[in-house]
Amino acid sequence: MERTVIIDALKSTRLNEPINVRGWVRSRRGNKQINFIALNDGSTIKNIQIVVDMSKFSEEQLKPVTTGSCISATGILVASQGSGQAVEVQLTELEVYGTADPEQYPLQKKGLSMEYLRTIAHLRPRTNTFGAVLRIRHNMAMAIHTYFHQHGYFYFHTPLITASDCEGAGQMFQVTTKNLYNLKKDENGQIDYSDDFFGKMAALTVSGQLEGELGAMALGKIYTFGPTFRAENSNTPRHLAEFWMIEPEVAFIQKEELMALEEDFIKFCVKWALDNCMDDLEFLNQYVDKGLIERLKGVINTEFVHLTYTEGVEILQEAIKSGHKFEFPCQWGDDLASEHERFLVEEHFGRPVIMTDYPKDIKAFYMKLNEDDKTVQGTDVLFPQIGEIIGGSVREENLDKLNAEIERRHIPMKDMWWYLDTRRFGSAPHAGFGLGFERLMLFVTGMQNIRDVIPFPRTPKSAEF
RNA sequence: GCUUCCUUAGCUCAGUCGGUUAGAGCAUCUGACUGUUAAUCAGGGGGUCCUAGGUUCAAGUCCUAGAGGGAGCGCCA
Repeated sequence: MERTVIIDALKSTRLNEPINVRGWVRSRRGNKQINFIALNDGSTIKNIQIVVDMSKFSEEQLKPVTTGSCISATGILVASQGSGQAVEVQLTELEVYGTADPEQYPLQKKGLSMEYLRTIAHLRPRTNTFGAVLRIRHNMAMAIHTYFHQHGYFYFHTPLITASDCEGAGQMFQVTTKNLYNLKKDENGQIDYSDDFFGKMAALTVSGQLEGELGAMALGKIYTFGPTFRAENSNTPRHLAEFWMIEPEVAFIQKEELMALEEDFIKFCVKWALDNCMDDLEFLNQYVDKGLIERLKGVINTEFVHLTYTEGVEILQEAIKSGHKFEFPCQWGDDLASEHERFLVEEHFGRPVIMTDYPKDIKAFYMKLNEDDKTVQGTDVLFPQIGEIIGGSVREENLDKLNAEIERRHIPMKDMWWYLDTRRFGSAPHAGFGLGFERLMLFVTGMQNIRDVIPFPRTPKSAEF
């Protein structure tokens, strides 16, 4: 008989008709007369209840049906006699696909910590929490593609392997086919890459932005959405060595339009979650973060604060004057610490902040210089709890100014001639941003640790599964 | 990378000042129960106290080193 997915079975109005559902057993309980099986197939967080009349089945037949086992259950879909579910399946035929020895199966019906579940990441998608997170993760990916597609952006695939060592966004993972125990060195003791696979040093990308700009200079509006790698030894609940990043790049827009894009985009994604993932959000709201749904609704109904870096520093200095203690100082020109950002977002304004016009020395070389010659047109979105969720900027489109900045910073650009060509041939004002997908996931799910919003996290000292 | 905390049953944790045979809840197993919802009730089994050294008559407990994990910070998305 054809399988019905549980999300459809639970909504079905075809009562008293045969049905077949298949999935993994969450629990079985009962007595000599009657047994109840809670079955989940991942299509929804909700289980379907299989009712077993024990006068028609033997204990022996039910014995392999334990928590974690996989079964196919055929029966009659009926209105439930119990409370807690509208419909249930009265079992007529049982097939066990795979058993799960209860003495060994590591998932229990309750009491599992996130830290423990990380050690069994191959099984944790079967839990309610991770099922919810992973369904939401899929939905967020769809929201992102939908948003950009509807707004005329093209999905632009930037390379994961890059030979430019000055993307500047962080430490890189090297890619090589060379024998690391027997490296050829030149007369200066430097590694000779001429016989390596790419003929030069290569690494995994830390950002698709520079290539993304090439796309925007031809297609007008592009976005990237792919894996990104940082070899930094970052040990926090907000960093991964392998994460997914979304980087739109748009020709012919200026700072105000960029800020509007950032805000509109995030709100679209959050609204998508509220519109499409309510069952999962309600579960997370109940068991993970009591304020989740309220906070999500709050974001789509509030206007983000627009604040320049200089104004932000003034507010922080006022706060210090009136007695607020920070661990780090906060002078104009300093990079803001997490505590400063958190103060502005969580205490001072109580809503998301788009901070702009940073001192040029604390930002990347490609950001557009303001007329004051001191600040650049960065536009970072700061969120409660998670901090910087978006890092964006208007790009410097003037070749001379860009070259001057590259020289001032002594950035080796010999492998980046192609990037400068965008400014040499038909340069255009343009802007874009990068959004960490898992940071968006943290916000939308209310989860506390970024390692729990990606199926198989990679962090320092950890690449299991 | 820095600071700090943690590691005891399958899981979550307690374990007093260093002192008898290391405990609890849940899970699991056995039994009871005619509709359960993290079912309930009764009983049983289950331990490399992270690893390696050290101090001591005696170490889960104190000391040193190492491994793994969490949090805060830095770097960043």
